[in-house]
Amino acid sequence: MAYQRLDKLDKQILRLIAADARIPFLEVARACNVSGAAIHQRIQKLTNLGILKGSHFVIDPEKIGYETCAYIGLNLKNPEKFDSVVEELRKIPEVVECHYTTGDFDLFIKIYAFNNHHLLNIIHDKLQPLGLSRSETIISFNTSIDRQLPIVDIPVIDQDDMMDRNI
Amino acid sequence: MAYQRLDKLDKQILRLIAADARIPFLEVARACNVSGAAIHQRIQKLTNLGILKGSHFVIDPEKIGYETCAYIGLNLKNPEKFDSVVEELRKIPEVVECHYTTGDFDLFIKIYAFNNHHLLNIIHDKLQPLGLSRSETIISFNTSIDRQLPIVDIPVIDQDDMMDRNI
DNA sequence: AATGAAACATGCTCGGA
DNA sequence: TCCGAGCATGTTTCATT
Repeated sequence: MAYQRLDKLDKQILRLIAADARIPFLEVARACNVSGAAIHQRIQKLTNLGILKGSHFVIDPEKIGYETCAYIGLNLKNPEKFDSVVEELRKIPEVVECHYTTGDFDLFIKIYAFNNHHLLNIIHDKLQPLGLSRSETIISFNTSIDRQLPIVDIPVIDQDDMMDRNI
Repeated sequence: MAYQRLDKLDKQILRLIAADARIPFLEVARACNVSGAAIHQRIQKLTNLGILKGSHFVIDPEKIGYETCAYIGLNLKNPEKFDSVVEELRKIPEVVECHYTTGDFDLFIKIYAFNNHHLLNIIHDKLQPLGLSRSETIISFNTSIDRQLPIVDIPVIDQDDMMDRNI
């Protein structure tokens, strides 16, 4: 099993803090009927396990001027240069995601730009020089869903299970 | 101008809290050389303007069992049913993003699944019944970049500008 | 729109169970 | 692993500039 098993308390904590990173741990504690120290310890544990990887405030891209969001599939002239291309992509701040994918593309990236003109500049000035044989751009007109991983649906270890199996 | 102009202090605050939602506002205050109350007021203002939209803890998908991440382009048999399809997609927790896009697809979604088998089940049992004429799945083997919007690069109003223009 | 102070709440640590 | 208590720290409000 590649992933860590979580119990009900872990899950409840994750659900609460994933939805609101600023929630006081004492409030989480009250919601879970445990002490603040327990929440503190659990969050420490989840962080040490690498399950929790920091926290972010969510900023509305449009409100700060990023009016264009696009996905771009990339094919490389020299696919063996994959790693160095990813390093170059990392230097382009507008590139917020990069995936190594199955299917038609070598790489698949997500980009935010101020507008379509800015997007074209990025593609022409920064992406093309990386040695692309082809690229395909999908522009998002509208993001109608944007949310987090489902926490509710992940399997849990519950107390009865553990007792049944003498864990 | 569709977006809100930010000054240097707004930008610095956004940069700090975007990177770490749990950072004490007093620490932000010290980094910005202003009082804690000022940070409190600014964050209130940024929230009221809709620039800040809450905060999230970041959870590593793989560590909680989501080993498959995929993007799927969808074409609808009845494109006029767009809105109701989006509502149905919203009910599928594994769908974390949904975009209305240019190009070949009517909709473009991002999905997390436990594994490829689970992904196929979702496509077959939940997506196909929505009335798809076609779909194209891009599976991400590996996410090599996943980060936030560039805050550094957004334009600022600075004090001299404002004085020059008698704002 | 920023400040400092005050009142209140939370974060963190440690000893003990 | 959890609890409770203690102290350090942070949050929020308010009168003032």
